[in-house]
Amino acid sequence: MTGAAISGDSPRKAILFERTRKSGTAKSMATERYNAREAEARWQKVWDENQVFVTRNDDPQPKYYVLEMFPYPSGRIHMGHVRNYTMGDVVARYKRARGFNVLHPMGWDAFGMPAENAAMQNKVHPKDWTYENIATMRGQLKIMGLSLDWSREFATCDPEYYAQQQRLFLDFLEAGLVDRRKSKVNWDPVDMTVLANEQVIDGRGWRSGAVVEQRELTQWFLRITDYAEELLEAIDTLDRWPDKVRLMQRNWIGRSEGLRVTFEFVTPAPSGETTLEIFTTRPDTLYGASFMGLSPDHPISQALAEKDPELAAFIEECHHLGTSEEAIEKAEKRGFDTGLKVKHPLDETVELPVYVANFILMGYGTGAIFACPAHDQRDLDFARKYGLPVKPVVLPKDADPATFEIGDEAYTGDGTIFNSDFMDGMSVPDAKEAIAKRLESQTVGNNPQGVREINFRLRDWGISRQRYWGCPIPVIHCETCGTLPVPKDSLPVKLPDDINFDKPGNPLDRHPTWKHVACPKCGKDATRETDTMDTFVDSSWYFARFTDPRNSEPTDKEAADAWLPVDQYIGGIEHAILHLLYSRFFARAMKKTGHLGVTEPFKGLFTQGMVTHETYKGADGAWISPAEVRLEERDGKRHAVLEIDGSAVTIGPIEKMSKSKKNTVDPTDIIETYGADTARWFMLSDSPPERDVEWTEDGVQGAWRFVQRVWRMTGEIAEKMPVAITKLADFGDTAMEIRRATHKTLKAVSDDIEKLAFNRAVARLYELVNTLTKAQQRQDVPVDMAYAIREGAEYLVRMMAPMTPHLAESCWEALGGEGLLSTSGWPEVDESLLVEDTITLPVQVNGKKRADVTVSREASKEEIEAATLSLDAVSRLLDGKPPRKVIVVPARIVNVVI
RNA sequence: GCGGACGUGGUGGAAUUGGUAUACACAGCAGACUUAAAAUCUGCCGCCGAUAAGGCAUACGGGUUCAAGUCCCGUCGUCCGCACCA
Repeated sequence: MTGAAISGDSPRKAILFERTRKSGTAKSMATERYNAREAEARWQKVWDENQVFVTRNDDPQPKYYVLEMFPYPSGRIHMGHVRNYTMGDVVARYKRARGFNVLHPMGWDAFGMPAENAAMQNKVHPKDWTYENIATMRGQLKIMGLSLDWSREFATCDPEYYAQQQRLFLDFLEAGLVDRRKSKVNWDPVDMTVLANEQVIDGRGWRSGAVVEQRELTQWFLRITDYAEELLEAIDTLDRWPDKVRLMQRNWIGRSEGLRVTFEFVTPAPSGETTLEIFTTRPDTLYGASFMGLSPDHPISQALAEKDPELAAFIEECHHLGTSEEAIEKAEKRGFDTGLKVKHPLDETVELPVYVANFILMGYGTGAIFACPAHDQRDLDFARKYGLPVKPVVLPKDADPATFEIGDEAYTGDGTIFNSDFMDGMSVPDAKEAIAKRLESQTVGNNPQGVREINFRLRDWGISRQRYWGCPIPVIHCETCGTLPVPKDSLPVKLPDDINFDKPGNPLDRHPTWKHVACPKCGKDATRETDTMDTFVDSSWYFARFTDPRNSEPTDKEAADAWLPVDQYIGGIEHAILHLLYSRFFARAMKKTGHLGVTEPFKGLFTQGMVTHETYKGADGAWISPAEVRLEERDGKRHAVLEIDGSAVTIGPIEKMSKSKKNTVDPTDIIETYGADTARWFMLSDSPPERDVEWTEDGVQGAWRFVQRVWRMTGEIAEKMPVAITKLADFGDTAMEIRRATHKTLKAVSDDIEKLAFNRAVARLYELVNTLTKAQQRQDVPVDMAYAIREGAEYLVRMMAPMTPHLAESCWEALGGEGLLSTSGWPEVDESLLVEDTITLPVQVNGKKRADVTVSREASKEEIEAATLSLDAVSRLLDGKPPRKVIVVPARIVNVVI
């Protein structure tokens, strides 16, 4: 490494240059600085040459599959990747040391829009852009020293991968898991493309600025709703998933039990209907019904709008409302009185007006409701606005039926039914049952008026994307024979390379030849499906592909069943719902089609927090990156100035690292400056892994100092206690204490890693280093202590190996350890060292700690009590009187109550 | 609006799940070494109090318990998710 390369732009690098240069002049190994750059490259080469991390499927040891969510090849890795992959690597290395055959693969989630955006902006082919990014990022991951089996690497845009995905699609099609139907999309008329919700900003396309239209397109769907019940129930079995994620999935699937009720129109609707079907989860409140609500997209609303321009205008307005729940809940509830009326199913004399209302979704239930304002907030808001009656029918406990009234808040709690004829006095669940029975026995026409129904909010998964850079849907459209699957022996349907993005629209659709193909059935001219698949499809089965990535079938079922489920999956919380739910669905679909034997893909799930950083703004309000800022401390306050001219910089809030706020730190810079182990160590320190971690320069330097400290201490121990000393029969108290500290640390660190509590493991390792440093600094070290210190150092290094693998190998080498640490086992705890002859218990008097009492390990409660009462501090407070009570919690605490 | 999570020193956090609150680290202060700085090492570091004794402290107010950061009720605040879920 030359000076020019490291003395570059930042002062931090200049400091390192100093450090590096000094290390060359140091004399003994004990004072020489650890040269991370040299050591890390060296160990990575050794691991690579010895194929240490290549996993064999026929290895007889018990399996352990650890997987981190694979990255999108955006161009460069970011700190979030560093955190994610460090955690996974710790688990992988730890489990390997514990004797497991570990599968720890890496690949690329390589299809998707950014490649097409780059193609449009920079005239670069999506394929070239993607594979170049992959090459860059692979190099970046490699310098992190991850114990990955690179021989299993693939990208989802490899034809070998998406060919198998097309096979899966065809198998799903045969198995009845695929549908083709019309669905609404956001259409950008200028870019001639479908927009994702996030690409629609204020009703306009993000790129073109054109007003977005709602368009109906025929799209492909995977029938995930077939599995709604099962996906919901099986959440209970995922006991190694965070509760938060399980709850989010439950809410997303959204099962609700209710009643479908048929209401009769007083006079038929203009479109001819004589009845209106609604779905309700609160049939118990039917006597509180005040009006009916129709979705603007309901067929009756649409039919009425054709003859009523005012209603048409209202519906049009509803379509401009945002579609997010949050936006609409906060929006004003509005409606349009159709003039139609329906009869109350339980009292023919009551007629209810029918409104088209902006808060009713066509996609849920029947797209129509009955409204009970007293017990639903939205209905209440609506009723108050349009002056509709509010009649309470559920009486809260202890409320007086004569005076109970609804104000501005609907009552949605439990209670007793009243004002409800035959249901009066019933509980809410009993009333639901009673009314279901009643309406089931009543008929409208020849059908029961009420039918019990279970509804899900989960919708089928639309996978059609009108884009180039995705997996082609292997289907052919023939005018004569209809829609046909591509014969399996002619797979894959490969993406053509000769495309351009000069014109708007899907390049596949306007390609001169690609879509033209002979019908596989009749042989006449036909066309290929030009839609490609949602990229969530790609990531819904990659974990299975890793188990045998070069197989000519989607999976080798035996290999997949042996490896799956993934024992520990680690990734961001942002995938809590879609990716994880789709993958769970895919596992079931693959099981049905014979590609897998397991139903749940991920046994253990861990969602890590984000990496955050302070934000900085210059005088002109523009964001400034941390690399351009120098931090100073004046008058006890932190100040920031611009590096180049010293001008003042405002320190802003700590936020998730993002390009838009420029508060990112490049992992490659950090690794070049401090080494991968320092970056890894810092990522594991301090913050619990599920929480956000703030990246700070001080923190990194602290980690760097620790790396140096461990190196220095190990070197000194290696020098002073060079040879392995034969184990002694007897140890003095001091040596015993060191040994106890070592073995206690080992036990604790093992437990912590098992629980992914890396920050706690780090704290324990700090403690052990503190203990060992103090011990080895003594002038003359007796032989029993020398043994204890060496043992401590060796154990320390081996415990650190999963976290800082290069440093650990270097220290192991310095200590004269045999072989590679990366292939060594985990050290053994000497349990006998964990039990001590005497224990010291805290003594409380009336719940406040006043003293300690030291007793023998076998002491009985009575003995402990006696020892406690004879303590000066206790007897003084007792003042000769007997205690009211003495509570002895074995191995915990003594509490004397006076 | 609905649903969820969280609240501990100047800062990140720990607390064996009801049993010594503040481990460990960062920052800060003082000292040693040095011509000096960096690095390194030693000590201090929740608040009040005098350096003591002692008291008070886990957002706030109650409660349960021999014992509460941990459990229960209420209040306040922060963060996250959301597809109008009838």
